[in-house]
Formats: sequence, structure tokens, C-alpha cells
Amino acid sequence: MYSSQESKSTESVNFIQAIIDKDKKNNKYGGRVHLRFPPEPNGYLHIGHAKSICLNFGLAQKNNGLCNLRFDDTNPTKEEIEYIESIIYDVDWLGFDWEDRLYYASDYFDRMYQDALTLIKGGKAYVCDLNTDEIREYRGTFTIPGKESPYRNRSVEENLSLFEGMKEGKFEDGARVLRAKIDMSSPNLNMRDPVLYRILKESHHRTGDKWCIYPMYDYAHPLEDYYEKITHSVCTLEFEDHRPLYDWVLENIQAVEPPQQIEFARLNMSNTVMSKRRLRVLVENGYVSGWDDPRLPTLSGLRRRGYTPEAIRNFCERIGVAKTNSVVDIRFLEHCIREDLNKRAQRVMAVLEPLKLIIDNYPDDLIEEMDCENNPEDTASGTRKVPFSKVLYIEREDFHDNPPAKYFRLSPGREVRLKNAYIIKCVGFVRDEKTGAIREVHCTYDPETKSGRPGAMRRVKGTLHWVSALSALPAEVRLYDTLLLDSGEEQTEEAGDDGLIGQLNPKSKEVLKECLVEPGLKNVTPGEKFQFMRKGYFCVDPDSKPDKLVFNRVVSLRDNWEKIMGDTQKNS
RNA sequence: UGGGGUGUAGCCAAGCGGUAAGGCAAGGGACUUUGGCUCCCUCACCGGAGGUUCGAAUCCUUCCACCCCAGCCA
Repeated sequence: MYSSQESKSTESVNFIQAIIDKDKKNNKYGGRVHLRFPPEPNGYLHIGHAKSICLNFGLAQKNNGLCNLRFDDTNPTKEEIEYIESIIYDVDWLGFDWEDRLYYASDYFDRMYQDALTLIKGGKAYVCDLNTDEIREYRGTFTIPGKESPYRNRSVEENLSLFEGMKEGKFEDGARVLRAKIDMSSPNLNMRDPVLYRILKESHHRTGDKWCIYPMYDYAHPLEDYYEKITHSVCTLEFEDHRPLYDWVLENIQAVEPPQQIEFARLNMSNTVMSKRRLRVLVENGYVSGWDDPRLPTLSGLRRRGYTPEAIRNFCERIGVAKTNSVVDIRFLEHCIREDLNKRAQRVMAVLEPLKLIIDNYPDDLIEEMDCENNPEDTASGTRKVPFSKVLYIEREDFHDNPPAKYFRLSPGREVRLKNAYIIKCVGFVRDEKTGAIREVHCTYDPETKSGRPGAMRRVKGTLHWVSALSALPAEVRLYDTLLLDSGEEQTEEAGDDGLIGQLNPKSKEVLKECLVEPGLKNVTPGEKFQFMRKGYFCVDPDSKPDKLVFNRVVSLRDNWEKIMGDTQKNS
């Protein structure tokens, strides 16, 4: 309590929270805070939506307020039930609760129609017979003011009957629209008599064939917010120009305590694709396996990849909220999942590219059960037994017949520790006569150095993970890397789809089918996550079966050795 | 050459007239039976130029750069 001043000096608050603070202080909206996440059900949610979801629901939580989930389903030509279901699933998965406040813009069509009547009666809206091209012509340009429509001054009665005719289906698609009567010479093009309703003889996924006129976003959105008594309507920057129209609509239906629109910068991330359109290009042309391809930034993709809701929420919290266009480095997202999984993922040994290792002086038929810590970051996680025997497999890259500088893994004559087991010494290796590849490595072990014994205190430079040839389980491991090569500058729309395809990382997915994992992994279930020691974090894929295990690499461990190697290669 | 926005380190981002938080990345070091984790250290004069002030990233002027807008999409 005493530290209220202290905490104030360290806590920084984003600009939206600052507005809320001010509104609460002034008792605006009677101190209420009510937000909403209003997706259009025309695609799958991605990490950018997660930012918005976390912002809206998070702001509600922090301010003792509410947040609705509302589908902005005003365009039946683009929207589908499938998307509604996936969005509901994803928001819930992320960990947010809209309680009983799941709404649909389409539920308000009647009320919106009534409000349109109000506008018409007040001389604020009119039915216009201009076609699309004509409306565009009449709108003018950035520098040339628009011209008023010849239908602009129809009588209220005529407008009323025409609008009803539109509703009754008396006119064809595109024949007429309802327009707001504002100002054709406004420097803000959105105010040049924007279209409020269009005729769309299209069946809606919720209202069926009840309507053949549908409201436009600019008209519908402020009303949806108002009907739900939203206080702060948070949206992205591109709607900044629409705010005067948002306010106009509410003012002209005489809204009491109208909500206020606040805009923030949407999330952009390096090395990936965020636009719905471009995501679609990748999915529909088979560049990825589907909307849940683990390389995609969709929530379903991230989930399959092994990202946790906690990590995503934490990421969204930490990137901040502002009005500056920005591109967040994908390495920051990776940091967030590493941080999370480091605390919770059980450690396990898995050899991705096996190399046979034989301990010459180890008894042929002995199997020892080695005690292994499940997670050094969590002592409560306990230990498990892992079988050890004469013939083992180690990582191919952990042996080098002619080691580079600073290499402290296995090589002829050198000693290394096998994690949770013995110190071994390399006494020889066998090469494949034809290919020249190393086929097996021979070692001797020092029985006194078994983990847990006094002799184990001896220090050696390197520690390797291993699996026993007798008990290891075969597995398929899918390694993923960033979807795109570049950091994001090339992602601009003008680069086009060809530019996008050209930027695809050819190594974004690599499948290893000869992997071996410790026997305890026999009965893992999809979604379970592990740390494969020294390799990274891995998640069981839905394709996985007990007799055919499949793991996805969520993210590698930070790897100093790779860095050192990278540098020496650069310098040579 | 209309309107609306934004410019603080490689990337996010605090700061709101009193002399640049934090995180990621990067580099260095300690520790280590994961070259992981953890810990310590290093890393900016605030888009440019003027001005106001004892004092400016914060105020004023001006210039520059970038983003968004001419769907009966959202």
C-alpha cells in the first residue's frame, strides 16, 4: 500500500489505458469500462488478432470492466460459419472469457434498419440511384471536391418508400444504395456521402434470406458498439479517417453517451506473413499444408507448432501498444515461448541424427536404469529412469574426427560426459568404406564416474545426450524455421505475390525420419511439449501415433556453439 | 500539390520542461553433468534546422521521412 508512488514510477501505462484513466476520473460513462473484440468471420485468427484480443480483454480485466466477443458479420458474401467456430475456439484457447456476451452484428439488423429510417426522416440520408462507377466519379479525388448526386434531394417520403423497396427486394443488386447526406466537398473522402446500405441478394449465414440489404461497416460498427453500450471502441490505425463518420452516425441518431473510437497500430512481425490475403495465397496454392501449418502465424498454426497461450499473451503484453507503425522481431516471440517452456517442459533425450556409439568395455548384456532429472528449473518435477547399455546412439554432430577449435564434444582420444551416465573416452571410429562417412564410434567408459557417485565430480568439457540402442523409440521430427527469409521489408504489397513466394525460406521445414527418442515417450499425446536436451523444445503433432511418433520443433534452444561456428565461417 | 497519422538504440517501447526506464537482439564475463537456464557488465544525446528557457526528447517555427484514405470490403 505504502508503495503506491513507487509502483507508479515504475509502471508505465499505454495511451489507451491513459484515456481510460482519465475517463474514469471524470466519471465519463459513469465509470464503466466496456470493450469488445469484433472480428469479421472471414478468415482465421492470427497473432495480430491476438494482440487485439489481449488488448481488449486485458483492458477490461485491468479496469474491472467487460469485454464482448462480437462477430461483425455484415457482409454475407465473405463470411462463413467455419470461421465463426474457429474464432470462438481460438479466443477461448487464448484464455479469454466473454461470459454470456457473444454477439452478432446481424442480430441488430432490425434496429439498424430503424435507425436508418430515423436518418432518412431527419433528412440525413437518401436513396441514390447512381451505379458504382458513377458514385466513384462523383466522389472526386484527393484534390478535387466531389459533386452532389442528382438524387441527393429526394423528399423524405420518396426516400422512405424507395428504401423500403430496397428492403423488399424490388431492385437488383447494385441498383440503389442508401447514402448519408454529409458533405461532398469534405477533404475527408469518407464524409462525401458514404454508402450506408447496399443491396445484396445473398443468403446470410445467420439471418438466411430475411434481408437483401446489408449495412456497411461505417454505419454498422458505431451502432453495434452503441447498442452494446461499449465505452471504448478500440480499432486499428487505418480507421482513423473513419472516426468522424463514426461520430457522425451516433450524433445523428442522437446517441446518449456514445462510445469513442480509439486507434492503435496493428502488429507486424518480421519473417512472416500477416495479411489475410497473403495467408490465403500460401494456403490455397499449397505452399503450406493448411491454415494450421506450424510455420504460419495463425493461432491454429502456432498452437500446432507448440506455442502456449501463456507465451502468446505474454508476448502481446510486452510488445506494447502505441500508434507507431512497427515491425516486431520474430525473435522476440521466440524468446517468449522459450521462457515459458523452460519453466514447464520436461527434459527428455532424443537423438535427431543418430550415430552409433559402442562402449567397448561395458558388459554386453547389462542394462542400467539411469536417474534423470525431469526439469532442473522445477525440482518438484522429480526424476525418471532411462535405460543405458553398451550400444548407444549419439548426435552425429557430437562427434568429429578432426575437431575444429573450441569444439568440446567427442573426438579421438578425448573425454566427454554422457548426460546422467558416465564419462567416456573415444578410442576409435569406423568409417564406411564406400561413402567415407563415419559409421560408428568406439569408446571406453570409466565406471567410477557414474552420475551420483563421488567419481562423477571429475570435470570434462562437454556433455552429450544419448539413447540406448536397445530401447530407443523411432520418431519423426519436423524442424521449422521462419516462413520468410527476410526481416519484413520485402513484404510490402508492391512486391506482389511473386515477391512473397520468392521470399519463402526453403529451409522453413525439414523432416527428419530417422530420429530416436527415449522409451518413456511411448504414450505421449498430441500437444504435449518437451525439451529435447541440447536441441530445443518440441511438441507432439496431431499426426503422432504410439507406433509412429511425430514431433514439431517449437523453437531451438539458444545455441552459442552455432554462433561461434557461424562467426568462424564468416571469418574464413 | 487534399485529409488523417507517426518519427526516441539493429527491433519493440517508457518519457509529458530538470538533464534518456525496461525488454529483445548484439558483445563481454561468472556459473554449469543441457555450449540451455541463471547472474553480472557494455550498448542512444531523442528525424533535421532554427527559436523560447537558467535548463527541451518534452514548448514554438520550419523543413524532411514514412504510413493510411478515392470498395455498393472490414
